[in-house]
Amino acid sequence: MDKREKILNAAMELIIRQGLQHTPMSHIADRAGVGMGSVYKRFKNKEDIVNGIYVKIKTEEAAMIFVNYDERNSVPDTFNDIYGRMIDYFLSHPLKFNFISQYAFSPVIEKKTQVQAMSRFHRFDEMYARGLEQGLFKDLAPQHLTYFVFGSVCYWLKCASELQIDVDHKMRNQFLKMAWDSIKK
Amino acid sequence: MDKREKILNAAMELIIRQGLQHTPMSHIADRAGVGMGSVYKRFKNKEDIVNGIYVKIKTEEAAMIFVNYDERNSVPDTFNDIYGRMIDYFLSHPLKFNFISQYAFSPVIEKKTQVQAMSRFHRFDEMYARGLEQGLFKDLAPQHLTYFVFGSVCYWLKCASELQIDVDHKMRNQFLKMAWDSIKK
DNA sequence: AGGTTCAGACTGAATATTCGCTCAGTGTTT
DNA sequence: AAACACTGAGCGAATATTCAGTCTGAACCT
Repeated sequence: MDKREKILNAAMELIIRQGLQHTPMSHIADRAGVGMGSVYKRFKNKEDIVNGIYVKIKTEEAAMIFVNYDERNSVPDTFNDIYGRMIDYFLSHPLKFNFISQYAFSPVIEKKTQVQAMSRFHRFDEMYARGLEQGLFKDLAPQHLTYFVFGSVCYWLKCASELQIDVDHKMRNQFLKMAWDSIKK
Repeated sequence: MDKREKILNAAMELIIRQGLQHTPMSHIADRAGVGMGSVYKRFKNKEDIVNGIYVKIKTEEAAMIFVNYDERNSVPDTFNDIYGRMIDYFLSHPLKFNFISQYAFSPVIEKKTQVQAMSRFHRFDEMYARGLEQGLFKDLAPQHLTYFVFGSVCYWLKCASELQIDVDHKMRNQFLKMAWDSIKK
């Protein structure tokens, strides 16, 4: 595997498990099976690694949830498909979900990183713009709808994971209905 | 002002602005106008301060949003009152809002702290339980409803603050409607 | 084929820095 | 004058970062 990838994976695991402060660069290098120098060859510093992990996960997430995206599909179908996939992605990658929850609002994540990550999700805007045109949604900027629903997903999943509730298919659909009901006109 | 308060306030400002790692205890002491010893007299260590800030904000928030709480009021009225106040609280205390967003999912916050903070919000459970009895809400555990709506509020406000959108009364009410629509049967 | 060179990647011990925390000395209250 | 609270310089552990030396393998001789 690519060394950059190895470093990012090693760092993610350690940082999630022990926290940023308790994860020395030397441990990251060890676990990635490379020397310290190789880490600093690829990353400016520790925070640069965190930003790298953030972008990597967000890119993977976007690829996963939009895999089936087709503007010709109806808005409701698209909505269910996208958010259903998002739930599935987070449920099947708990470490990554944890990482995103923890760092989404952290000052460690630079503006530039945030913008870069967001750019992968432009299809949300397309879908919401289309839905608004068709009079399906309440009158709010697409971005607000994006955040509102995303926030619901995150906290709801966090709740489920903390209470160790296993999210079955029925629950998943019930949630999708809640999300839809919240923004539909 | 009480020294403990001074320390908590100073720490909150600095930690929000610079991040936990880049906020030495000495700066906290300086800004609070006290010596290091006084800090360590009151707090076991740095993480203890973070936990202290968390509880302080959550306590204040709970006091604010339930100030008018009365079980004899209708569920919809209670819902609007509580969440309306929550929005107002966060809007008028942006630093505190920031802090909570950043540390809600952080491992620095101990389980004990989380439980202690949550206990101030038991009235949510009461309200949701009552609403469920009356057949107003979708069939989910009260805790799920709490998290779902809270997540919506947080992310939506975060969006507004990042895009520097000023939330007027109309928008506030529109949001309340979204939150209600999401969980109503 | 075997030898030589060498650029660039890699390593990890050594260095430099940062910061959490202590405690001897000072100030304040009763 | 005893009891108590407070201060902040300094200790030392943790760890971020550097860089001198090593390794690798491709290119080029002989």
